[in-house]
Amino acid sequence: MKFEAATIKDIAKALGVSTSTVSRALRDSHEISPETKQLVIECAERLNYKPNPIALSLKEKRSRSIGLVVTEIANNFFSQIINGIESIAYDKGYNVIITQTFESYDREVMDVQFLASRGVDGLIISLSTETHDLSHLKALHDRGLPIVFFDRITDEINTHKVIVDNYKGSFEATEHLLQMGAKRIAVISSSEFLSITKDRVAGYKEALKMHGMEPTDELIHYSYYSGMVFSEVEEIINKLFTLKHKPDAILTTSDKITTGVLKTLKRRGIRIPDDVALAGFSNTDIPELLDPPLTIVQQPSREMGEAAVSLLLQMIESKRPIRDFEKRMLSPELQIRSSSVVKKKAGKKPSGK
Amino acid sequence: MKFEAATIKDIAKALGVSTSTVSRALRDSHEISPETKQLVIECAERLNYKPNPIALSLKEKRSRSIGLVVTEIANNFFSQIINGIESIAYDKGYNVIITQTFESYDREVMDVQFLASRGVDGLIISLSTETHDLSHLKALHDRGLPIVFFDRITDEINTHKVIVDNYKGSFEATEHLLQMGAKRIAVISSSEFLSITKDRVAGYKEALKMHGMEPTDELIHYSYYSGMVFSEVEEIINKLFTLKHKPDAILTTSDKITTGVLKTLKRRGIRIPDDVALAGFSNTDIPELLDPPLTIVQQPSREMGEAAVSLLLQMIESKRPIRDFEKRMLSPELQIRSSSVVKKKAGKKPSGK
DNA sequence: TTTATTTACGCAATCGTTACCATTTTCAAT
DNA sequence: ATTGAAAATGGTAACGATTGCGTAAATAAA
Repeated sequence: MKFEAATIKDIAKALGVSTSTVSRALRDSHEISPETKQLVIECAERLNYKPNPIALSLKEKRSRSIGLVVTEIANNFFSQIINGIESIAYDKGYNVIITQTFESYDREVMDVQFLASRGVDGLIISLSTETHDLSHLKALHDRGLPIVFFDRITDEINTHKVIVDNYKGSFEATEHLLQMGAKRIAVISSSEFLSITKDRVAGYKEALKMHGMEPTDELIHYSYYSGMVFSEVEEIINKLFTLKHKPDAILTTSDKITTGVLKTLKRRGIRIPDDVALAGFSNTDIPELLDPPLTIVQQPSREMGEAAVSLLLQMIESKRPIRDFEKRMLSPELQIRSSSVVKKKAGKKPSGK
Repeated sequence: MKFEAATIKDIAKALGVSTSTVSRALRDSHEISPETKQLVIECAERLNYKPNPIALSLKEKRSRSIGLVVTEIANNFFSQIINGIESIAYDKGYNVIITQTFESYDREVMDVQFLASRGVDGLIISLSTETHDLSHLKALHDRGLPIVFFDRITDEINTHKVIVDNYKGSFEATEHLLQMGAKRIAVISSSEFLSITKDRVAGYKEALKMHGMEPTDELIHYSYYSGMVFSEVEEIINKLFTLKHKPDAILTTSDKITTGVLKTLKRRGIRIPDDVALAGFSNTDIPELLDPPLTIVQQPSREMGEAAVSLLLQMIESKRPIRDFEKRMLSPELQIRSSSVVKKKAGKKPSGK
């Protein structure tokens, strides 16, 4: 019952010609007569011939597939990125093999090695929080494998990169909180080793300074696993709220941290924004349905995905090695909702202290 | 600079033996002397030899990859399913090629064809809402391609299937709403052509009947695109709330519909649960952070994914064609939160009418 | 010592496709 | 009529790995 897919040989046999002729006819070579071409094409259609991509991969040493390494698919930011990547890759006839690190360095190394051994033509990757050693990627990069970094990037490898303007995103969010009257803004960020963390915390600090405030370490916290481990967030909140001078606003710099903080604050009965204002990086699709509606810095994730594949495909399909690499920076969008909009407390508590 | 990955030939050349010897040594064949084996293995390690999976695919006519067709990655239910699938597939050395239909029949056909041409060893699929004609899958199934359906399944193809007990899920949710005092429960479901819709609406109807109520068509609505098109949901809510007898509770049967309804109700200033109680199928990871905290029927999506791959791999790796197919049914979990818990209105409005 | 059996390896085909290098046929130019 | 070039097609190696078959050498049995 199970019949195999038709091959070029079947066509050749059916028509009494050689496989070379069939191959050339299908690729519309000039050295095949129009009549033969016609015959071959008809026969191919009749047998429902589809070229075998695996054989092609072997021959051409390219798989028309690209590898993707993300933290976790079940995360809006990344699933939207994937959407952007897939849509373009699909159009160009590439497929995407998605792998997840769950913030583990070991997983990342395994993923990258797996993708390499699968013969992907290129790699799109956002680094795990545990990744300090980049040799697994450097090796591939040195061999000429096209790589594009996004979101969590590195300076150690010179190639295309796609990020949002993290500095601007948290600068604007911080400034917004200040305008709402916040005097002590805490920031809860991902691991301090991540590129995004550095930029986002820098934006936060700079906004404070611009408004005549000095950043203080007791208000700056890092969640090593970017909020994936809930207890990390809980502990940070605990610390913040046993401080002598408690924060009156919190800036969170990743999706999981943002929802984690929201969850913790609600559990502890801390009112938002009355007790603390809250603004955070997030790509949730329902910020307005949360309680309270959440002020978020939203990343153009789909566009980031699109940019990343476009750059990658450009590298893959370029004849000559690329020397000039681009760091493409997209703009995040600050969406203001009530979690950060403090009702004017008409002189009730003049300044906090 | 760009050096190619080591092949079996390189090892053979380096050692002055034939490729067959190398191949057999690496596969630990008994007809290779221990000394030679040792030599080969060492050399392989030294050259960092990795077998080329593409060549293997061509030879063995299997790709060690499986195809997955979902509605949309950026949907918690599906991304959790993917997590379940990936985790097991990865362990067994398979990779997963994910495609999305966005509820379009044409996309589904393209996806399936694409996966087939990529030589996947098996297929895991949840049907699109537009899919009435199954010939694209029947053809593959007839050729012997292992297929597992999940979530949106069909009776027309006899193979393994993985679903939740949809009937039970909506039965229990409906019963819960009744117990909370609801007298007119509306249901907003996906396209009536989907298997899940039939079961979920049936559970709803049966619960009503069990409690002495007759289901009425004016309270039963279908969103053809399962809430992906927001206006569909808006219109249904409009219809429901221009009814003479308005509903006092709403049961929604898919993630996007649930959030869509919540959004619409909030926009219209309809209070939950005071004006209408709300309960719905959803796999959001933050039901308790919504306003109001949402009563949901949660599907064990990760487990569903795990079950689906396990069944698929079992089919793929089975020597003999499988005759006995399983419909594995997992239990959904009703999580009660305040969106459905109506405060006792002490005699205020005795019965609504 | 001769034959039989085992051991350890090499050769070549195979998977589906392409590409280089023939070879044959056609037709024009001499 | 002879040669030359162009046009159309065929043969075959190659991509990387596996595997059935053949065979030389080593060992055992007669």
